[in-house]
Amino acid sequence: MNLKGTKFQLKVWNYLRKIPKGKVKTYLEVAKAIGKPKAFRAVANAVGKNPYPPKIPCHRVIRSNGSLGGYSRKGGIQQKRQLLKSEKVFIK
DNA sequence: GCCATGGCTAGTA
DNA sequence: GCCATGGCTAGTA
Repeated sequence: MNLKGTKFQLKVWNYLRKIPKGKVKTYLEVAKAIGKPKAFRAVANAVGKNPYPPKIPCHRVIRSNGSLGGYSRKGGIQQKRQLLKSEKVFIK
């Protein structure tokens, strides 16, 4: 798989690949995990540019308050919900 | 370089 | 308010 992007984006996407099926992380958790705890906003941007969804599971990132957050890929938010549902994750 | 733009967050009101 | 991007303007050379 040939990922192309900035250093930052690659860090984010690589981290996404480590989130196992059936689990979710928040944008803030991802930010912390890549060593940039205050870059949660930028993380959201990078996640949104995921080139290979759902192979790279950007759908497993949700908001800190437990709500879904967004999904700018094909199918939109419904698709995100559906993907999570198929992994037995239920979001409010 | 500057500025707007986001799949957001924590903390106030 | 946080912060990485991308587009676009000045303004220099």
